[in-house]
Amino acid sequence: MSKKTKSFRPKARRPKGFEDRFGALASAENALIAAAADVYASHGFEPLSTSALEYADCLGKFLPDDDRPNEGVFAFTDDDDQWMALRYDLTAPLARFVAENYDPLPKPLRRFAVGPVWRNEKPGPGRFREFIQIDADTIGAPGAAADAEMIMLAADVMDAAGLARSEYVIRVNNRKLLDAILGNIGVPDTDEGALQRLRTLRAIDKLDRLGPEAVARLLGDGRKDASGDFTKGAGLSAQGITTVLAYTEAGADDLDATLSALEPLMGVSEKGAEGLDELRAIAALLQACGYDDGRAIIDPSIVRGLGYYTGPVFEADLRIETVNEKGQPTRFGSAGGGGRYDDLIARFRGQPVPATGFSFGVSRFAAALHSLGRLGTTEIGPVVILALEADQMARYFAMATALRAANIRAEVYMGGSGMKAQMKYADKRNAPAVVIVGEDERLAGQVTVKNLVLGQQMSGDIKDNKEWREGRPAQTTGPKESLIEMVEQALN
RNA sequence: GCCGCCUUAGCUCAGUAGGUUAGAGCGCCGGUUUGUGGAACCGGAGGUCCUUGGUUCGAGACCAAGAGGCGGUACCA
Repeated sequence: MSKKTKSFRPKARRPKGFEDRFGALASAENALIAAAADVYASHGFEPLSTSALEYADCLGKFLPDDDRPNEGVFAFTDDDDQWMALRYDLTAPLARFVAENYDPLPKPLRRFAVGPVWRNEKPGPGRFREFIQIDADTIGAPGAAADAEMIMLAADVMDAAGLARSEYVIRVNNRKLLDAILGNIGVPDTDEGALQRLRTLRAIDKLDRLGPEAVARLLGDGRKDASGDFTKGAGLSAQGITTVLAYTEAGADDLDATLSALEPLMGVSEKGAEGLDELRAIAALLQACGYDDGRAIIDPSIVRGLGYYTGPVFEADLRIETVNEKGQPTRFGSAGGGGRYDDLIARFRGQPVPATGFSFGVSRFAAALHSLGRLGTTEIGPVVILALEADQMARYFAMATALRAANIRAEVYMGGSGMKAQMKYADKRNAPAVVIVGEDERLAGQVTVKNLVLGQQMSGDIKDNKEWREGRPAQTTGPKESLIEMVEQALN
């Protein structure tokens, strides 16, 4: 015979940064999505689904911070040599959709979208290369009311996700304030100035992680981190650094107090006054609707790293510390963020279209909740109907159908193994009960229901092996007509 | 990308000063129990010690390079 050739066997491995979510985690994620979608739909937002792939120029061209164009996206060319890219968020496809279908769409357009997005970046805790976002955006609404609504929606979603009001906060700021301050301290309105502004944003974004001293270096000449790597700074003057840091520290828990603290920092800047007016309008609405109870605060240290925001920006943060499996504190980053981006659609249409939105990182949020132990790690499985006689499958199926009709999750064992293995299977599935109908029960017109939860409790007291096997604890036998009552009793 | 740490069974790890047939716990499979999961006892399977090259009579252990993982940092739409 021919030589035995070793068949190629690939190693089963999951790509880095891509997560498998099974059972309880997947259910929890679905529940989060459903809760958020429900909030958005109840506010009148319409669902929009778009494709995972977009032409790369539709995604990439409107990235203002293009000191690194196209890096971070998964892209390839199709048969027509067109560059395709997996979407990295849901906002860029929305801009494309709106620009493509502008005329017939209602304005303002209120839409929400859910789906996976992909980023080719180094993964970490709560950072994935594929993750699910759920977004709500209002397109064509210039006023601060639309921004205020986004903030309240974000809070509503956090509520719907089951968080207590003390456990999260929506931080609000306005890009125009920092622009005003940078103008006041002499950052010019040139390309070089734009780079300084971008570096300043990124530096402030690191405040919570690195602290004011490191951020001061990043605002100045630059910073060398513990590993010896050097990051070039924004090149602000010493006076400028002091001013910027003072600005980031002007936040207080009370909306009005923060606003009054910010006022003197704006000087005579027109842009600063504009930004403050917008924040005042937002604050007034938040107060009127009762969201000023600590759920929403103005925090000047929130800037969002993204360059395209033009006005109000917001971020949803967990206030509870998360830990990993080893009990070490873990930083998950924000659960969501958003803001006003009046120039994004202008890339396609040539004229500005006011827009504001909020994006909720479902996967990261689910991971954080999981690490908090908030997601059920043990999901209750279905009632398992043992398949003891191969020629009685129709009978087992009928019992399963009857249980389902009574709103009880049920399945028939589909494997080919014996009773012991079937019991182990039910145990591994975390089944609350099994239904046992073998030849004995069938001939007697009876069914046996075993309560696995109770059985496990009782097993703690059973020492004797005989008693263990023959006692048949936690199970009852009765007429087959009372199957449903017997199962229901076992479930309670 | 840069820096550091790590890589031995499915998982968590031990492996003494380089010295025969590489170990433990948990898990998995089987038996005690051909109709009973979870306790207990008994037994079993499972390893190219990440890869390649080098040093050595001899390498899981020492050296070098590479790959992969983790962490920090950068970037992050």
